[in-house]
Amino acid sequence: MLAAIDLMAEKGYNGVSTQEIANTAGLSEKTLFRRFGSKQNLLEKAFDRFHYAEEFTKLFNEKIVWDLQTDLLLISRTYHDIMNRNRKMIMISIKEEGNLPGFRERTQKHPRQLMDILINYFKAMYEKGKLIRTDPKVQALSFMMMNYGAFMNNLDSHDNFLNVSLDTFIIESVQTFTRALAP
Amino acid sequence: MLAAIDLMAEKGYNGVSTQEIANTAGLSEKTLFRRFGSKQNLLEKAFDRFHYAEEFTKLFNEKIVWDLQTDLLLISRTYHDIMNRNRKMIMISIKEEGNLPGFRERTQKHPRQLMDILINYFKAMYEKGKLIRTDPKVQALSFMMMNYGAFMNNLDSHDNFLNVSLDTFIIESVQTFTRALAP
DNA sequence: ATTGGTTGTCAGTACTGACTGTCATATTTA
DNA sequence: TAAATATGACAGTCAGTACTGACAACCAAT
Repeated sequence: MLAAIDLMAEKGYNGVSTQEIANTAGLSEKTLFRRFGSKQNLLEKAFDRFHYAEEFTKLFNEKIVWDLQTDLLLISRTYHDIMNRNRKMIMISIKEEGNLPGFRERTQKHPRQLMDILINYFKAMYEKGKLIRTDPKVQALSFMMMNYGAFMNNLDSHDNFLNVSLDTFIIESVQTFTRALAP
Repeated sequence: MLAAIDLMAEKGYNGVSTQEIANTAGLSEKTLFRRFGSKQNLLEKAFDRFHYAEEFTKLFNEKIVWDLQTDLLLISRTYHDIMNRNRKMIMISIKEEGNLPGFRERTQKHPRQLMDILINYFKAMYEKGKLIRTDPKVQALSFMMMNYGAFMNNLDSHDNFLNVSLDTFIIESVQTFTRALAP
């Protein structure tokens, strides 16, 4: 399953043969079919097995300290951590959305969940008087899109874009948002 | 060529047969091969033909008015305009980077060019006293990544994410950056 | 009217890829 | 040790796919 994910993330579902997967995994094509039945089922099982769980909810409700900069930093770091751990799955879901429908939704479910958390966080912060009055939905969206874009950009060219490391990007961008949203 | 781009953007290079392309284009598979020689060459010719030109440079050097909000708005809108006009090409270059190397670079050349423009813009604005002191490189990166993420997110699910239209996103996010970077 | 060029049809080639059956051989389990 | 089970090597099926060749029909220009 790991071999399948690796190869499919790189070359796409149609770009990899079951032969290739079996060889990479160090077993015969036959046993591969004995275990999974079909190529499609292999992908689906692999996807289910390694799909990132709902790690967001737990992590936040405990660690939030209601300081904008600290919290945004935590959220941003956690986001990149989870996304990078699952970047191959995400790559597959992007590449194969036209061929194997339904995969995209499964990878977007949890980011959407994070969005809800962020929106509620912004609302609460506003009520605490620690945020200027804006549309929390759009602000959360902006923040998430910024991190999503950065994640996407680093997906392939792992040499960081302009000699800017991911962490300096996170720190600086959080600071930007903090400066913009603090009263 | 348009049919090829359409189909490949949806299903990927290996997900489309020359038959299918010919049918969609309304001609026989034979003439397709007579004109292009091979499937790969078809994609390459199509890619070259419809690849977005260097629209950035011209547009800015003329329209910049050295007001942060106005200029960022222009930049953001232009960016989304160009990216959306070329979204199929971009989709292909993402999907096929593992199979047909070199395509990704061609679609990233111009965004990189825009990055340079933005960096220089921020430097100039700082010297004019209209920007706080920050690393212009990282700020430009943040701004671009935010727009890149928003573009990517709208690629497939064209129903906008949370009932937030692209334009309200642009306006609000530009305002956020303006508030953060203005002295 | 003839010629030259372009196109569609159809059959066909060479190859690949997903998937199966068979049987001998390892590996685990009782 | 013996039985149950998982694995591998190999050959093979069947459909799809990139691509070619032969031939006829069409369309323009001379």
